Amino acid sequence: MVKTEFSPIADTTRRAGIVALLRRAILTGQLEPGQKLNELRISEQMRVSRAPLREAMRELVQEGILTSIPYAGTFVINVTAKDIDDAYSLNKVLDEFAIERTWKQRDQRFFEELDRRHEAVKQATRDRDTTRQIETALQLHGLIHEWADNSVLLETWQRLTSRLQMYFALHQQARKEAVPAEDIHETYVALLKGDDMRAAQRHAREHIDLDFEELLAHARGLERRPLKGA
Amino acid sequence: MVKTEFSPIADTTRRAGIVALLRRAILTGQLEPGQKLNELRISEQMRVSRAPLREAMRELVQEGILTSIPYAGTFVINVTAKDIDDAYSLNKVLDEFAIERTWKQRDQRFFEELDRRHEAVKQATRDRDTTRQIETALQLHGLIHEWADNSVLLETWQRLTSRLQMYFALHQQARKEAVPAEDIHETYVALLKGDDMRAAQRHAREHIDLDFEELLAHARGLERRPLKGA
DNA sequence: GACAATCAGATTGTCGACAATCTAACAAGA
DNA sequence: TCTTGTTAGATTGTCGACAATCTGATTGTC
Repeated sequence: MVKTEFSPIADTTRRAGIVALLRRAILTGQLEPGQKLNELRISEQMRVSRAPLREAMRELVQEGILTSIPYAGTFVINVTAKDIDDAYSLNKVLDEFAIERTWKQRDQRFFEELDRRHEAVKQATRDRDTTRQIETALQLHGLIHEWADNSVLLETWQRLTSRLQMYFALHQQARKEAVPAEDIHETYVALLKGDDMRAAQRHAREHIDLDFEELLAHARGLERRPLKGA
Repeated sequence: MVKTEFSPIADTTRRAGIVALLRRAILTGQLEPGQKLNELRISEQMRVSRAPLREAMRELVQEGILTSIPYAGTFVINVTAKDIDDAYSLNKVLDEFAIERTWKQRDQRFFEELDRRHEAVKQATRDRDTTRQIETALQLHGLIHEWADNSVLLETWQRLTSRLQMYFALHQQARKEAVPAEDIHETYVALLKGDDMRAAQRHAREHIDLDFEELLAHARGLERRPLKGA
């Protein structure tokens, strides 16, 4: 008998679809930080009622990429330099922890997945598709968190990721040019395959440092940027 | 002129009130793990419509203490021994990070707040109010995370806290007796006031160890406990 | 001119009713 | 007996309308 594989069913509820749509719009920078989300307008554009839209927005508020003020509105969060710095320093700690937890459990499947994700980054880089490049790079980094077999860690990292992706998108959009074309993940992948855990941890720290330094500098320049009104 | 103190305004929106009510019910163990939340029944009991109730539930789902299955229902999360273990090990990492970040910023206000919260724990212990004892102990531990001046860390810790509180409540409810009466936080507080950061970090690890070991043992005993139906 | 009161418009919060889906029980057929 | 189809009841998901609140513009008063 042939083993058949099924792809997951498309979103079962409108709410889930809306969440996915909104999240994507926010993370790709389509919706700008500080921008207000008008419920009526969005619900009309999406051809849904406000009920599932509002529920979707509540989810994204808890996810940390929207913020809500009663009777005033729901807004895309504003990204301050401090936010980036906070996320960045916590991310270092989490990465170190994830590598430690993952280390013993690395197996063939892990290495294969590592290569697959690395390849995806390289493909996006070749295509000059910066949005996808950000997505894939974060997925590559996420592997150690998925593999660490700690649900709370994974959840936490995913929350962080949302923000990081937002920051990167904002950053990239602002300079209007591609992220460095040369692949900076080569060493990272190699170390994850190697035998020196400490070295891998150290590199994760420094590598992320590089990505962030530039980002931070840019973010500080944007500080106190005026909001987009409704 | 007399300095007047105002109590916080009652929740501006029904949704917020519902969230607070539900959260409390869950964290105190009033709603058991695995239990299904019937929207119609709850909305009637609270005298509100299902709309704000559903929005509140979405928030708690994202907060991680409820879980939702489309068209099936929303349930209080089930607490497995592994969940506790995961939360516990991540908490160690976060505590260490928080202490490091807080250390340089300790000042008079910090020490005062530390004493205040410590006193609250002792008071709850004297009163044999176990629920409050859990609450205050977690608030004591939360101080370093609040002081670390890292919003993402604080947010993460608060999410962890919800679960820990649930675990503790479950644990405490099951044994039907008070948490150890003698105060185990004395050393912790003293070390946070001292000069040896490493020692404080080490103690945080081991102290939490103590709290958790017992909890873990108990949780493993509950594994695969049957769910409560609707 | 400065300030408070008032009001209209827009937007968010809440409600009750209807539609879609699930579950469990039962019947029909191989 | 096992499987499949059907159905009724309960529950969740969605909708359109109404109520509460905010914003700002306007008016009136000093």
